[in-house]
Amino acid sequence: MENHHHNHREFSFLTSSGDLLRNNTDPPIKEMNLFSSSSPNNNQQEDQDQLVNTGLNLTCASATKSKAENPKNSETELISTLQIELRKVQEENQKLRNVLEQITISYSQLQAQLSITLQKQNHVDNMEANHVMKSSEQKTMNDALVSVGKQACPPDHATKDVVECSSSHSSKTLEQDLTHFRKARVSIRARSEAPMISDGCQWRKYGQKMAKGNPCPRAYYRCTMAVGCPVRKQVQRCAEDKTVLITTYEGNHNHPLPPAATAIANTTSAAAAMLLSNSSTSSTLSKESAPFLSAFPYATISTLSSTQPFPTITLDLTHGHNLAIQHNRIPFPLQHPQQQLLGINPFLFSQRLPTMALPLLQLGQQPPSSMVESVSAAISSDPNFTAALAAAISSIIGAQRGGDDNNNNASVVPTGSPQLPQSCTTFSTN
DNA sequence: CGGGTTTGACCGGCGC
DNA sequence: GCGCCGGTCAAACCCG
Repeated sequence: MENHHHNHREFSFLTSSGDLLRNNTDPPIKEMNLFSSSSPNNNQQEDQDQLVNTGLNLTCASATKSKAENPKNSETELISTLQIELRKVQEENQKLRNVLEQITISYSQLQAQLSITLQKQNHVDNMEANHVMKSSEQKTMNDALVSVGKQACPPDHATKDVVECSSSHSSKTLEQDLTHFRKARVSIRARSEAPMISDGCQWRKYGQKMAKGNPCPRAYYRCTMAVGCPVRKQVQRCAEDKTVLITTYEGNHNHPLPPAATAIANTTSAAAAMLLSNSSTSSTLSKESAPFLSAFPYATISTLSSTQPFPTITLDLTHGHNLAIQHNRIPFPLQHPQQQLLGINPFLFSQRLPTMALPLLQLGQQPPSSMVESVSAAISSDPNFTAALAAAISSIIGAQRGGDDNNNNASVVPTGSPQLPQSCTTFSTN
């Protein structure tokens, strides 16, 4: 509408601090037509301010200066200057993305350590009150714990803590905890016609079995994004409803993840950690004992049983369509003002634009990233829902922009690509 | 030819 | 000890 020479459309979301974050991956020429002849000057200046205001005090001083001091400069020169500035901002953004990715990974690892530490503390309290272990038993059990810890945990994390504190609690219980931590599972139920939901990771199938009580085979996958990554997943259709795909994740990644996969990885590790930290003190989990579950109304938990030997948290997303309707009911406090304004569930956007919303979720507050991943699975599993979401976004774009063209459908929804910038909040349509 | 999938064999835990 | 079952291995196979 503003410029008939390009059909590239975009809109942006404000961060919680009101700063405008921009896409740093699109070619600069696609970012915005700053100097359209049809745009009033005041709008031009506003656009410039938005373009470079990343919240990092990065300004576009040279461009503004050149425009003020050399009003006769051609548009080409000015655009070229702005592009240079924009590239600087993009480089800065890229650096921040890298830092954020490392922080995210570290967060997951720390959460795992925290879970074990909390369990240790519980055992310490119990042991101090009830039991004093004989020194000979301690020696034997310490040796066992070292062995168990080496198997169950990364050598640079949990094992050290286990060894240091093992003299003060029951090795058998702790061994069980460690094993359960490694074996804790996050199961996702979602409707999908596809054989496997897309979660951003690379998987290699290593087996398939017929499971008892289910006519559908169970497929086994392992992560192949890094050598020795312990993460596995099982994919199986529900026996009662074959439109429901059950994906069960186990383990924590030992390598950096693309942004598109970060939500899943954080969810599995965080959910497992929270699940186990609760299961250490209660045999039966509930949404009262696991507060993070209350944030996701469809999450259910199954604990130790004969059919499921490991603690498993199940996120039932077969009611996924309701999420689009109940977006204001999800009791998660961090909903972006602009998204509230637009009536958009941030979790929905975190699926197709994971790099956009995840920073808000991960860095803003205690991250119930299970919801991010859960909704991600729901959306990715349901093409109809994706199409509906695409239509909603398209209508929003049309309303915001005055509807310069109406030929957008599901294709307007960008896929959760690793190329999307971590701090970007820009939609682009072609 | 390299990487992924298929599929039967194998292993270990568990209940009887 | 035996059988069942879930999970994994690895050779054969497939495919681009």
